[in-house]
Amino acid sequence: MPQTPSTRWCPTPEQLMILEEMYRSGVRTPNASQIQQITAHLSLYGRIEGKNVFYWFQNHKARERQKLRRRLGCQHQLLHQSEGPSSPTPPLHNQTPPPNLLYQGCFQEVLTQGMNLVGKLEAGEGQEEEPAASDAVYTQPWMTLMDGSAAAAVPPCCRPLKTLDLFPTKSTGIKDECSSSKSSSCSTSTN
Amino acid sequence: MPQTPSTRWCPTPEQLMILEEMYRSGVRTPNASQIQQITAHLSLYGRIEGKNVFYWFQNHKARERQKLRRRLGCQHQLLHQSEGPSSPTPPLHNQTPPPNLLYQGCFQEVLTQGMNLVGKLEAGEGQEEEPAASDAVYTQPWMTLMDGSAAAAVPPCCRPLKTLDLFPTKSTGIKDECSSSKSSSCSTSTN
DNA sequence: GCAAATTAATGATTTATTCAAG
DNA sequence: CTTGAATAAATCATTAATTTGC
Repeated sequence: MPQTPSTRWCPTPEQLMILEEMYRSGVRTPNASQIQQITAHLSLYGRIEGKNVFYWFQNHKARERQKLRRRLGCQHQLLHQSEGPSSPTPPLHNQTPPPNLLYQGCFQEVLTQGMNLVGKLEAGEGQEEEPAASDAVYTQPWMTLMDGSAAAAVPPCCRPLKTLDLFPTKSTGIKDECSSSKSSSCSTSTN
Repeated sequence: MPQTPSTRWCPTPEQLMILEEMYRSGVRTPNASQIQQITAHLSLYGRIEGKNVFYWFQNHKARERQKLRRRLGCQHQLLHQSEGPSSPTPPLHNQTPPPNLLYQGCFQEVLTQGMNLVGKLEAGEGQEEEPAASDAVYTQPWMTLMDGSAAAAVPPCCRPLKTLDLFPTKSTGIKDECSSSKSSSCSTSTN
């Protein structure tokens, strides 16, 4: 069954190489457009999904920072990001979209996509407002289905239009919510 | 501009009421299916997107906990939850998918969707494997575009098939170092 | 030599913190 | 000040390496 023998994504060496290449190029949190392109590209080398790409970047970045932190011990320096060719350390930790994303000549499309952010940052003219709900970096489980934005991009011929008239708008209310397991000082990282 | 997309989502009273009702019903982190239905339903009351629904639930839950925590000060009790009728507080903080999601008869669809998780957990028969990439709770900016899974669910007539043949696949040959940065230095597993 | 158990690596989720808009 | 939105951190779960017993 070459379909989905694993519940988890197993990156191929090529995919990994490309991802690392992009990471080294400065890509850390690609947008929806970026991810789409990256996924499309990596799909040629094996099974992969957008979430995999995003997760990879998240984990990789976090891991790198963690590694560096461990390396420095308790230096707790600013060490925001010390691998990019020349990152002037954004004054605001507000994210500061890639101020210098044109590292290489490769990944033109992806990097170009990121340019709009920069333009919005330094330009500030034209339409600084009105994100048009295009590159809003969501973070949830809708990609599987279809959101309003996505639906808008899909012709009506494909819209099943599920007229679900359920939803009683009433009930008792159970609730759950139970975690807060970090009360203790020491963590049980015994895994 | 009849759109007035105001950068931010402004929940209408009806939407808010329904959301709170659902939250009280025990819904805290709806799946993609859940969110789709909720969004579809709330869309009738005003502009809303899936991400709004998810974010609302996230914020609401977090806010509730924060509020409670603030209320108790440093009591750091277990304060699991104080609104639901009776939640047995799962022994494992492992998340424990809704073991008792059939709170009421309302939200049948949504709650039914969540059932599959429980079934997979306790049943384990039939096809325990093969998640089919249906309710994978991703968390990223693809809903705007379209993922492999989503694409598969969309008829070919709607697929623009963007044959982006960019991506050089090869560039300056950065090299493939993989993530083996654990050199031979000592003090690696300081834990 | 191979297989089962253990450890390490890493992909996937959830939670907490924070920023910005109203 | 309230609250939606976004990111980073922490954590869980599964796969791959490595080791040990047969």
